[in-house]
Amino acid sequence: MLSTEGILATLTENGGRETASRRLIAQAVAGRSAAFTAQEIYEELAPRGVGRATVFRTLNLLHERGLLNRLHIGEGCHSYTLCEPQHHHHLVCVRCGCVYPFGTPGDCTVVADVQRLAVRVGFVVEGHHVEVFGRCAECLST
Amino acid sequence: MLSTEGILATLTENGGRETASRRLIAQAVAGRSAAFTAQEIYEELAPRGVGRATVFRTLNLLHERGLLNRLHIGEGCHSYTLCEPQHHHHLVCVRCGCVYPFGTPGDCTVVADVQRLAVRVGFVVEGHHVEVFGRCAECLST
DNA sequence: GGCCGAATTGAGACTCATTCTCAAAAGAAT
DNA sequence: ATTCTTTTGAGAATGAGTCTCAATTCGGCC
Repeated sequence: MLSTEGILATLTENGGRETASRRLIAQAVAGRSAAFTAQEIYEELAPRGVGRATVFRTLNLLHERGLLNRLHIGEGCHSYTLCEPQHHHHLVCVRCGCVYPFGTPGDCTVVADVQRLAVRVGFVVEGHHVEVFGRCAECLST
Repeated sequence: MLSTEGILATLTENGGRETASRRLIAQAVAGRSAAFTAQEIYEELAPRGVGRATVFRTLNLLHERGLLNRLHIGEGCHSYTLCEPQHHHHLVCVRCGCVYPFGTPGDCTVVADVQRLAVRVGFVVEGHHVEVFGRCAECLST
């Protein structure tokens, strides 16, 4: 599902079109294991004629459809991680950006924890955002 | 500790100086219960001669010292919440920005959950970021 | 294969938050 | 009061992201 084809399939559902630019973006995104920024994708594809706006538009689309997770770690806002669309969180290395998913759908302890408070104050929880950051084994040894 | 004086005390520790602008910013920040942006503080204080750069510098300083939490909810990145410097998380209303803190220091289930995975892959956790968003009772009824 | 309407595109202008620069002003220490 | 350092504000600069719009490209249909 996270292959280039899978990403394209997501883009073309609901009558979307498969275009040359989208194919290139899907490839670029699928070929990354670590977190990446829109800028990086743009720089990689600009020589092949893909415009900045198109990169942002396409990444936003993938984010809306749940294939891309937005991270807020470190200084620069907004890096992305390709991921399965089910609910989960990420352990992200602040140095190399590599990502380990954790947490299983339907068993999110974060929500369970806060639900008591929410009920008490009459708050309706719509969602949450969790990021755990640190250093991966490889970055620790370098 | 979250009074104007407490905020100023934090700013002046380590040889920092207490200035007119910082006093105004401390007051403005202390007087807010909901989340706010740097822009809002700037607009409030610009007529009194506080510069934009100073607002950003001071809010960053308070963030570094742990008195201000950065939120990433909704569209616009970077709103702030004044908070006790101990570890905890926030339940934030996406409509009015009001904030309920939750979680107690030393008992963060988020870390506990992910620690097993971290150990297994040799990852050293440095910190995490949690945000739960939704709608508060008041916003639901309006 | 060629035609058509709709979706998509890229270039570049634009916005807006944030940072930088730097000379002037204001604290603190003496 | 003097001096040294920190802080300041104005405005320029940066940089991510968005918008506009005419030109291009898709994909279905004949």
